[in-house]
Amino acid sequence: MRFLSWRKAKHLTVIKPKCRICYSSTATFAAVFQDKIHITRKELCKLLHQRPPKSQLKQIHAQILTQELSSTASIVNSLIHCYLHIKEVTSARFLFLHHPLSSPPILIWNLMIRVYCKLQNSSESFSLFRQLLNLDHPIRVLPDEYTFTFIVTSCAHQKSFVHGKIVHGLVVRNGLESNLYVGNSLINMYSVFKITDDAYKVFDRIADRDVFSWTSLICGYANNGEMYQACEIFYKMPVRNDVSWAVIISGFAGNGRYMEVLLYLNEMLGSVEDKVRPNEAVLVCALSACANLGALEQGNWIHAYIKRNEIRDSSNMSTALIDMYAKCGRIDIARLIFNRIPRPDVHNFTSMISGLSYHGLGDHALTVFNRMLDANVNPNEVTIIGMLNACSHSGLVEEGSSIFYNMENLWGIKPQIEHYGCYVDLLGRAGYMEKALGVVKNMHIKPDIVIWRALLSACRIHRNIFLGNSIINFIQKLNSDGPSGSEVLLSNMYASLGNWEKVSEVRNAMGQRKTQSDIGCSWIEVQQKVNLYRDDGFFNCMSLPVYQIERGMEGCSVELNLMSSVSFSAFLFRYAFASFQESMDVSSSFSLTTGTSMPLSGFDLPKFLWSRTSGRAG
DNA sequence: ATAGGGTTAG
Repeated sequence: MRFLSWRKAKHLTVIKPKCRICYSSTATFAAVFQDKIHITRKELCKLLHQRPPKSQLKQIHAQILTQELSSTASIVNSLIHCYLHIKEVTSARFLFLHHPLSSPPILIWNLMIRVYCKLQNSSESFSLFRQLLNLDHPIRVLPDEYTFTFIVTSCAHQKSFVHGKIVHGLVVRNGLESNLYVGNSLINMYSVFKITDDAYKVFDRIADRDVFSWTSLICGYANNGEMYQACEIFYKMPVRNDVSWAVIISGFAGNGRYMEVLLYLNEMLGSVEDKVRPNEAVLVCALSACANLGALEQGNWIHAYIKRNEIRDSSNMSTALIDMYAKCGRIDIARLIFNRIPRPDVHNFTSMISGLSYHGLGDHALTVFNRMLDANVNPNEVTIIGMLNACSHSGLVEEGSSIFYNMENLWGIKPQIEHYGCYVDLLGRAGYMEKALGVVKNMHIKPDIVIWRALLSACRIHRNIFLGNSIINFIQKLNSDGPSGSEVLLSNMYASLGNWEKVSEVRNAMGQRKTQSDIGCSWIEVQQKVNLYRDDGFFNCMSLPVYQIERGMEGCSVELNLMSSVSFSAFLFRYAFASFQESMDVSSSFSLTTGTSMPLSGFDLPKFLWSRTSGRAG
């Protein structure tokens, strides 16, 4: 065996491995073909064990071929490992297919199944799994806990309940259900399926649960909208990490309970648990909560927190910041943030465009949209919705129409029901009633209530009582026994057309059926007081620094001094889920701690009414 | 000869 000097080798690809192949610190290992350098099998193994980068791996592979080592199982196994490490799945798959053993060991099967699982290519991992199960004596290899972990995860990705049930059966038959990893993936799978009972059953059978088991279960409850159970588990779990916090917080965000998002963020900030600091996911959720609550002050605070803690400003983060500032009325700051992004991506552009559209700045939105196209960034379906809304609110009919009619051929976006809704709204607002009706008639999807509402509201604006009436008749036929939401709409439509007899007719019918619907509410801050208005006439008022939460129905009233975030949160938790229990004496349930300030100044959280207040009528 | 490899959120 000979080695090249550094000078001689420089035309070749140079490898400086850290293993013992380096006979001197600058020793060179060069391409096999040119110089016929021979290295021993042991050395090859060591090199492979380092998971070399692509170019070097190819050289080593060539060396293996020339030395006819490609029939040595352990070498091929290592090679597959290396190719998967650099994400060259096709090469790995080739080696797997031509494996020297009639069946590769289970580890290699697992590696192959795992890579397809990671790539979200469930059909490939299923197909490999099927092949594995079909192996016969004497080459039979049995799936182990690793195999099942990946396959269960693939079922979750595929959202295939049937596969999931079959695989679960196999897991049980192999006695692996109580295995921590398999169990955790099963909990996750049922969480994705939103079958929380089954998730809990698996959770119950795991003896030594870890933070993943608990977190997966919380995730399942949150996905299924069962925030009460999610909170219960969250408080019960012995150790929480930042992911657990992220799950519960994003759970609240996903269920539209933005007040609790901020409360839990606040509690997280005060947490003494190790390494529990708000991460990007949590902060993005919190910003979105601020956006939805119109909580500019809290949003500002979070922005400052991000800067102060030098949290990497990712694309998601700047998108969330732009959205928050735009929805909280500070389109100027939103633009400032947007303009500072060196290479905005589609999400950044979209939040900027949507923001401009809420502010009625259609022509600015159009400028940003053109800038986006110039930068070769393709819009997505949300961008188009933003643009259609922008055009709609600024009367840019031609521009909007051109975007609507070209979205499919220019950017491959098939118009969805939302796009039709926006476009009909655009035409209707501008007074092109016949055109709007024509679009609805020629839709390739069945028009939904939103579309009819857009048309009706156009009828109202342009006082087209004839068309309005025919649409109302049509809706009535559509929803003879439909959900109550359309009845509310219907009565509003009659009201907007001034047909009060019909209004009372619909309202009476609703009353008899005991319609349950979300109560709308809005609030406004006047002189340090938050005033809440609810559709059902319930009026609520909070003043600072003593927060008073009134529940008109029970007549129970609670005064809260500035208490620690933890007890405040616990209070809200209990209060929220006591759900109108008559016997509950809130003020005595908690010893209120006074004087403990919020962990960080400027975070005047209880200023905002808690979103549960706008929940369902009891 | 033997180990090797994995799960959760956004």
